[in-house]
Amino acid sequence: MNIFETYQIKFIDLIKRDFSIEDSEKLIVEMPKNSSFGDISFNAPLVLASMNKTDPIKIGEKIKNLILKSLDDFEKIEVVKPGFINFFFKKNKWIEFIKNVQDDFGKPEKINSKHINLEFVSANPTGPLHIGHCRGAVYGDTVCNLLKFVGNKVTKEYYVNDYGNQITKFVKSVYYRIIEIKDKNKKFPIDQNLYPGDYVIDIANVILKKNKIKNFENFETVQDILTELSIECALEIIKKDLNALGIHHDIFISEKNIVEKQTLNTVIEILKKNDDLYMGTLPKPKGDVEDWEPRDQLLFRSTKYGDDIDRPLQKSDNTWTYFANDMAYHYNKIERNFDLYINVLGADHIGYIKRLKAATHCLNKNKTFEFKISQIVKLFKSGKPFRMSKRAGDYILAQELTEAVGKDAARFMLSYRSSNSPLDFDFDLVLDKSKENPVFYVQYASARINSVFRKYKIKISDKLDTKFLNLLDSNIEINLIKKILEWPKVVMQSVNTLEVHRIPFYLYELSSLFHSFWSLGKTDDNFKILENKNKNLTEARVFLLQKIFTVLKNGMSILNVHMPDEM
RNA sequence: GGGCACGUAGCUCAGCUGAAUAGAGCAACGGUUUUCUAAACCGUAGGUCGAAGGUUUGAGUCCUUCCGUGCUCGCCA
Repeated sequence: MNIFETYQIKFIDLIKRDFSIEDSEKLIVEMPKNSSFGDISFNAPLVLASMNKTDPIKIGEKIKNLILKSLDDFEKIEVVKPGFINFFFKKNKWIEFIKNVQDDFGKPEKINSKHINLEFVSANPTGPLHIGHCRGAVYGDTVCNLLKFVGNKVTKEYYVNDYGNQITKFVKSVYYRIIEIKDKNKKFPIDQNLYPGDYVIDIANVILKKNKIKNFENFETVQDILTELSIECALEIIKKDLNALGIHHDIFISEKNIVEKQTLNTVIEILKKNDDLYMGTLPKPKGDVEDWEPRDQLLFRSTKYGDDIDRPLQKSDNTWTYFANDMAYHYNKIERNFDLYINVLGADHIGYIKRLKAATHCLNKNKTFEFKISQIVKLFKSGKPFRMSKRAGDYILAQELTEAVGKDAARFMLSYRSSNSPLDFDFDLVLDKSKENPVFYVQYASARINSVFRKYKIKISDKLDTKFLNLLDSNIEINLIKKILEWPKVVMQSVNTLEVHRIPFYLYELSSLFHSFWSLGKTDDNFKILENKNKNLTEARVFLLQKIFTVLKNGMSILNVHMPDEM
């Protein structure tokens, strides 16, 4: 039940015989910012007046009369300049609305269920995750929970870049660490092309323990098996980091596997057929490029699909570029036939999106791909920029984050901002147990509600008597009901924009209203929930608390943040 | 130089795809507790929405230009 949507449909239905409506999507029922403009507001006079060049107020009065004839839900209907109709509900309507709040409240009635492919994280399997990855990971996972909540089927996918030069460098690094462990005189070489991190030593030790390779004398002879083992170890580390954040992917797709299946051949055939392939020389980039020389390369005509320049598919030694293999991977995705594809990329891949859009559009015009960026995370401690780990160089590791603040705080705070704005993450604030910490604030609301449930000896699922709900008539109680009824709208907005930060925002607002309500009982005994002479009112208020809790629970389950019974 | 983001209160950010008087939190100042969990609540103050044009009945939101910040820019993945 989404009251805004419900009344939008009702209103449009009532006026469509008397007005010619060209574009019904512009006719919107919304919640006015200012409560003096009513509970819900309809913009039809404004929209229809501009279509028909007539006086919006006259149209408004006509619509008002049409609505009055068939609906008895409103205490007052006002037509106001510049052309809104503002509706004030009768109090019994609020009671009726809150009564209809079900366990799955927020989930739309009409579900257009899709099978969605959601690719996120996809960090190179060459070491542990850092905090930047965490944001994309949490964002992707939360989007998944949201899309599932509204009735979609979602496959969480991780693209494993287990092919190419970076992997070779990584495996060499593991190799030299093994050599170092076996013979302390053979020090790990200082080489910019190797990975120096200590975790490589850990991986080396794990591989030695497995004892699958007997002889390490020659890198080339052990390379294949060592590559397999190293990637396996690196992926284990990544999965462990993700699990600590409550994240589990459904499927891991190997780049190496895509290459071996020669999917790229099919892609090249398609490109040839479309005349999107040619040999050519790219212009010199305008930025600082050292030792640039013109080079004849196999190019993909991506400018045809909105890219800025055409993109090379082959290197000068005729091996394929990463982008070429990535096209093959996306073709593989398309072949698996999902209804919608979502790809969460890190901030350093912003420049890559146009190319991917061009690629996917060229390979299949009927499939929709959405690309979302998860922006960088800036770390602070007590308001000052902060670097946490010397061990990992400039990066803060995922493991350090989850160990320091825990899964719940990490997830809530990383979801709290729009994914394409940089995020300041303050360690002290997240550990703080006060209202300054939004995670805590929402959890505390749930703990308070639970304490009432315990004392009243009910469970959230218990059915209470609803015949006293009309006793809920104070402003704060009506405002709480209104806030609860906003939830389905928050869900739909989040789905439409694939932005999940509104969910923690909303939960904070709802919690705030609840804490206000709770505190009224401190100064005015009439507002106490349990210690109240009117037992019927208590029953009604506990019912309201159940509904608040239902919304908090649904919201927090999308965020995958725990709601404690007690704090 | 090109591309993509971002620029809203002292700080960190929302702003529902164009609507009515621009909203929160923190910080500042003042108040509330013989606790149904004060880990909370109430109040005050704080703004030329980066700048200038444009479209529109209407712009924080759309378009253009400029300024600032970040990421990125042919054989890295």
